[in-house]
This record gives sequence, C-alpha cells and structure tokens, in this order.
Amino acid sequence: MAKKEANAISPTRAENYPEWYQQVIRAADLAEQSPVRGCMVIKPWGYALWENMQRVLDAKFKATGHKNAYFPIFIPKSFLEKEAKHVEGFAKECAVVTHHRLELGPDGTLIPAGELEEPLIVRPTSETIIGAMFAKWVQSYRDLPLLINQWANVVRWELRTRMFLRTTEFLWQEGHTVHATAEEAIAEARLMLDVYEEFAEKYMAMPVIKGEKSEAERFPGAVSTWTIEAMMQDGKALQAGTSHFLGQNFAKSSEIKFLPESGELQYAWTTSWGVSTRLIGGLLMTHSDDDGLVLPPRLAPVHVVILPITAKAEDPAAVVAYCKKLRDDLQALRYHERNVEVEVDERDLRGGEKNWSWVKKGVPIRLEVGPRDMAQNAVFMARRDLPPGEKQTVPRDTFVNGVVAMLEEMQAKLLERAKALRASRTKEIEGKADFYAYFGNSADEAAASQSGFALVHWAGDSALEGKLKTELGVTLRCVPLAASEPGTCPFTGQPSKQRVIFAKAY
RNA sequence: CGGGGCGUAGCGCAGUCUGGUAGCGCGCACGGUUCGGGACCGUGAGGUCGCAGGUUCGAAUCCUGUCGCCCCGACCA
Repeated sequence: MAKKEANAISPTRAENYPEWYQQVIRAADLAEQSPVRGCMVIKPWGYALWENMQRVLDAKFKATGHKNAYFPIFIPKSFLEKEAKHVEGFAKECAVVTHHRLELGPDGTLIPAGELEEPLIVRPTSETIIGAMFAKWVQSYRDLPLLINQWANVVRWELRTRMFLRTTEFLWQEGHTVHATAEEAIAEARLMLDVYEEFAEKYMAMPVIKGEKSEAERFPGAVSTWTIEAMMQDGKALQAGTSHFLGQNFAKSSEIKFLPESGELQYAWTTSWGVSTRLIGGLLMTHSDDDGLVLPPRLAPVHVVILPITAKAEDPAAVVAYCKKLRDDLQALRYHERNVEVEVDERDLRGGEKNWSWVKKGVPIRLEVGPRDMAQNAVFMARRDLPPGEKQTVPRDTFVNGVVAMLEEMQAKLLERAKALRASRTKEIEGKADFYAYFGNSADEAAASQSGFALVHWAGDSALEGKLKTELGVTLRCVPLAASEPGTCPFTGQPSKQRVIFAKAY
C-alpha cells in the first residue's frame, strides 16, 4: 500500500499561494510554459474549458443582437497614433513588426529583410482598426446600432507574466458597437456588463461586483469603464471583465460619422467590452483546493468520469460493457443547455493513480465501477466537493435519476462557498488608521496580510490613489453600481456619496 | 527596469565552496507479482550539465559575457 498523502498539491494554498496556483495548472494539465517568453501553451483540458466559456458567451452575445466578425491581427502604427490617450496606454506594451522577409545569412542564420514602410503593430486591442472599418460601414442612422464581436488573440508585452492571468499573448473576445446616441451606447456597455455578471455567477459560480473604474484605472481612451471584480481565495481582487463607453473619442479619431434622421452629419458613439482566458485563472483561484482544480459543473468539460475496476473481475469485458451502458444512459440526459458529458477511463493505470488524476482535473463526479457494483446494480460514487476518500455506493438508477440535480446542487454550493469567502474578507472601514491597519500598514505587509476588500468612503483623486498604491500596494477596484449610504471620506474629510472598494489586485 | 532565487535526463533535485569526465527520486519501456485510497521486485532506455568565450593537462564545478525562467516591486485584462 502506498503511503497516504494529505493533499495532491504541494505547496498548499496556505503555504504558498502563487506556487500552489502554478502547481494546480500543472496537475490539472491545463497549460504549460512555451519556448516563447511569457506565452503559454493551452493544453486540451484547459482549452476545453475555454471552449465551454466561449460557447456560453457566444450564445449570449448573439442573443443580445451581436454578430461575429474578424479583423486583422496587424494594425498600422498610424492607426494607433490617432487617439492620444489610447497611444499613451498601449505604447509601452506593443509588439512591432518591421520586416516581411527573412534572408539566409552567411553563417546559416536568418536575417530580417524587406523593411516595411510603415511598421505594423500586433493588436493589443482592436478599437482603431475596427474603427477604420466601421467608418466605412456607418453612413446613416439606419446602419445603427452596429453590434459586432470578435474572438481573437491579442498581444500585450507585459513585463511580468503569470499563466492565464497575464500572458504576453492571450485569447479573448472583444465586442465593438456603434450607436446614434450616448444614452444608447451607455445602455449597451451596461447591458454587456450584465451579461458578464450573469456568466460569472451562473456559469463560473464566481460572484462578482459590478462597478465603475476610477479615472486612474480606466481604459485608455474611454469615457467610462465598468468592471466585474471578483475576489480570489487569497483575498486579492481580479478584474474579470470590462465594458467601456468610449464616448465619441474613437468615432472622432476614426471618423465614424452618420447622418441622423434629421439634422447634420455627426459623430457616432461607440463601446467596447471584453473577457479573456484570464477567466480560467479566476475560475481556478475561486474554487480549487489543495487537491487541485475544482470545476463548476456548468463549465466542466466532463461531468462524470467512470473508472472501470476490472482487475479482479471474472469477466472484465462485462464490467466495461456495464460502464459504457451507464455512460450512454447518462449522456442521454440534459444538464443545463447541453448533454451530460461522461468519460469512461479505460487507461491501463492503477486505480489510485487514475482516480487522483481526475481529482486534480476537477471533474465533479467520479464513479468507480467494478464487479461488486455490477452485481448489485450500483455505482461507487465520489464527489469533487467532498473529501477524496468520502465515497459511497449508490443504486445505479438512483444515481442516473439524480445526477442532474446533483450537478446543480454542486454548482450552487460552489457559488455559495465563494460568496461566503468574499463576505468573510470584506470589511467596511471608517477611519484612515483602520484602513492602513487592515492592509498591514505597508505594501510588504499587505502582500502577506489576510486582507480582502475594504469598503470605504471616498472623495479622493488619482493622486491619492497613487499614494495608497505606493504605500499599501492597494488600488481602487471600483465604485460599486449598487448604492450605499453617503458618508465622509476618511482620507480627505470631504463628503462621499458612497463607498468604494479598495484591495490588492492581480 | 530594480531586488531576490534558479538553469544538471520528461519532472523534481544532489553534485559546484575544495576542478578529475555525472548521480538520486519520480516518470518512461519490458517481464513478473499486484489492483475498490497515489503498489512492489527485476531489467533497461534516456543528459554535448542554458549558451558562448576564457583559465587549465583536465571544467557541471573557477573567471567573463550572454540568454532564459520563477518570486517580490514598478506597469497591466
């Protein structure tokens, strides 16, 4: 017998959270480091998660009237230069293509040749190039609203990368819309924020707070940026999605103009909104435990894995057949907009090892099915939301009839657990000293502290935000859309309309 | 770009201080015994020690340079 290990993942969350995060990715086989600096390879299990996210979000975008399209990965440098704040925001992190040919050098190496007249920027986001096309597509109020979404990869040359949370290249969707009025554009941006919120809570089981970004945290070139902010298990905030009201800023830089029903040619109003593969990092840090990944059933690539136990069977083929019949019966069931996904794992591995591999991958339900179970027409069931050893025998029919409800119960439980954690690490703070104490009084201490969200009244500005960031390492995550009572800002002594959220963030 | 750590077999590491031609665990392949909580025995494959110079009879080890990775900052979805 093997020695018993307490946990599948080492170190545990408590011991070293960042290292734990990386080990979970490795143990679940979600992704791995690539030969290219800052870029990861998303492996099948991780990509399947992304595909499930895409499937759900894509349907929601279409249900709200958006169409998919695709725009070039290369953006002429001059396009990016059109909007001053946009340039300022992205210039520092752009990959630039300057040549279009390689020539064989004397020493066998390849030398870039054929210098481009105008450098091309690998898109860090597509507002400018999409704007150039929208300018052609929009002539009349009859062309509006124009509601487009693109699934794409983007590149931001970040100084420091972390798998899924911040990589040089990442996958995302970016919605871009054009409207006749500011009101309509704002409504669009807010609608998509609601879509993101619903997705985060109902599918990812990740509770989020909708709010507006401060000027300092706003998207470069936007008039308003709204966000969904989630709390990870270490108490840090994760910006999980953003939606921007761009005013007429990009319409002006891209010349998106239209003739209204009555009156003169005018600039249109635009929005953009996006979520990325960062959501996978958020999902991981919301639910996973010291035994690896924990997946919310609604996004799990596999709901039920069946492990045939054939070693002692007189007739192994009969056990496998029993498992496959069970799989077929389960797969005929509908669970939340799709069929129940079942995998029979016939790999030639020892039972314990095989079982643990699925624990680490986060599959909601594991079934060990051997001759004993077959004889009594039952299954031996383990749930990912219970300790790995807590397994029980369940009559086959009871399991089949109850599996959909069980998945829903697990989904709900994950959301409740995440909400409880957030509540336990959210604190209303009234005084400046309390605020500093909450975050450990210094940036170093804040990194190690058990802090979370601080709800504090606020009448400060960007300079004050900068000061708090320097001193404590915390940022103003958002001004929640949900109203709170008026009060007094502890930093300025000025009256405050409502509380804002400060936290350390990813 | 600043501060710290690290590049040795697929993974995790020892060996580096005190130079002598590479080792351990896991994994992998094969054979056997096992198997419902991460098995065991045996045999075997697998490494130009990140890269480039230098010192030396001899470099994983010493020197110089360089590339890359991780953690903490600054910056950011």
